Amino acid sequence: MTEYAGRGDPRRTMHLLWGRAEAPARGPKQALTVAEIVAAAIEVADAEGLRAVSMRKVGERLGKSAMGLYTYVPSKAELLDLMLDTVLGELPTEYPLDKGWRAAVERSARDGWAFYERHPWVLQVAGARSALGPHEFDVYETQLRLFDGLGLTGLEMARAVGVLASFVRGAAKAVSDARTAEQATGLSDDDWWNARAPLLEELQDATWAERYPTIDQLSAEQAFDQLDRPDDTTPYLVQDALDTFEFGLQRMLDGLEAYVSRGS
Amino acid sequence: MTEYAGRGDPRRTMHLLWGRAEAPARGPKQALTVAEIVAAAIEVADAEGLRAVSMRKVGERLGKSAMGLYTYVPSKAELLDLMLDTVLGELPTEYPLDKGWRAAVERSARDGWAFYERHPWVLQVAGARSALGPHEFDVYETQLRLFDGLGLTGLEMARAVGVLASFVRGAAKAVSDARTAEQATGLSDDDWWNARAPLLEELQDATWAERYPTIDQLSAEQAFDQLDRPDDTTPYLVQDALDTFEFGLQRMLDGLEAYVSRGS
DNA sequence: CGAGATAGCGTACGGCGTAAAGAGTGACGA
DNA sequence: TCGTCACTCTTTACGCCGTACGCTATCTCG
Repeated sequence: MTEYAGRGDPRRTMHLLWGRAEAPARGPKQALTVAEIVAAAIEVADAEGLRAVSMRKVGERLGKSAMGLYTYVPSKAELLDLMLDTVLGELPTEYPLDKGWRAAVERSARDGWAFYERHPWVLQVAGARSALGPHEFDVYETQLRLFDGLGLTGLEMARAVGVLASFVRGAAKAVSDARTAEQATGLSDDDWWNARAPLLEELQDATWAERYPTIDQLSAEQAFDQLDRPDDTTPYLVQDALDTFEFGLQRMLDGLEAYVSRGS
Repeated sequence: MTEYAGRGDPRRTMHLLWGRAEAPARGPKQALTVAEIVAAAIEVADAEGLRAVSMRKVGERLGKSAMGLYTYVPSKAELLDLMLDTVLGELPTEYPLDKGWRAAVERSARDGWAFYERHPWVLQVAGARSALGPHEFDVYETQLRLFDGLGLTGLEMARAVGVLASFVRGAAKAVSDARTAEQATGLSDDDWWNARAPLLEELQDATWAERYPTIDQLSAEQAFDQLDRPDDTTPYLVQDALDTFEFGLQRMLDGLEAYVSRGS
């Protein structure tokens, strides 16, 4: 399920995000830092998924109890905000525009894609109501800049960025779901399909071809078996989602290019 | 977090999905039907989100205990599969093609959009490894048919459908997140923003305009305040995501149209 | 050298999915 | 007609989760 963040005191969260938090003057030494906690949480999320990120588990990784973390972080929601902004810092903030904006945008979309591959749990954190951390602004700034100077209005630039983000996120989610399914269920795509294919055939009575003529025809043409899997280890569904991303990215860029040149 | 389904016995699940399950010969009368349970679960999900769908809650709604449901449904994962295929049955299976494929595809994308608005919890169920229920095939068949006879190969048809599904899902998720945020946090977009805007201004020191020149400029141009909100009750972020969907859909259709006419 | 602030822990509460065991129900074979 | 036994449904229990609360140990400042 999707996690929502930002329920705590906005000021405190903001100070944590922008590194403005100051250490208390009195009391025992702090054994941890917020950065360490965030790093540990990210490690858990990368390795075992967002589900596995529990206060008990993150604490354990740092030799502390669950409640010990609450000294540094107001709640799990804030920890999520911090995790998100931290990993966003991995994304490039510069793209060469000498080969044209389309090449740069394509590059940035692919980087976004790779980012989601590294940190698929990000796709499970709600996108709206962002935490407004520094790296998030970096990313937005970088993407907006790709569409600067093309004759688009500010709003159009924002739309273009939003649309691409939406598409990359949607496509990455498809791959992430496919990849995680193998891991979560312990069943490969092939095994999963082999368990169901015979059951589907059982159902294919007289009404089948009538109800699903196009699927039936494509299936007869073996359209669904023509996937080019250069790397045999890539699961079927993952490769499929990957190809869909590639195809869709080009169509989306074609559409944006037409829109841009129409304006000029 | 995302839910995964299909972990149980495939045969049993398949029979449940396709209505092939038969009542037992002996024992007490069954007080419920699978359909009733699924309907109750969908009601809960629509009203309170996927999080609220617990076996205890669904059981309670039917005057039964949580464990009572296990007579009808092998596990919660299967219940999710059934919920999903059931609501997919709401989608139209016919689109008039007399105004061209583009109009029909646009129509179908909008119907998908409206579907996610009605049942936002669907966006939290993993898309890969579908349950292979009858209505899912209906939907796929219907969408494939929109691209039939345009000179595309079977694989290209599947790609086109996949890309659109990915985009609609991604965009719908953005709106759903925005909408749910209000409800989950009890804070309107305006209140949320008003709590953070002054904090952001505090941070805007000398380095701000240097680090975020494009954002700074667009913000100065009031590019982010030009949202056309005909219905004042629509929250800011929702309207923004909605406009992004509209813009992106047209760009995506432009791209697909160019691809289709290129082939012919 | 206190006083007082802070760090970090143990315990507890109400939620979750579901395994296991047992009580009640109703159709069939003898 | 009456067990027998498949079946329904409940109760209890287990180990997870986030976090409120209260406690002690530790440190700095006056």
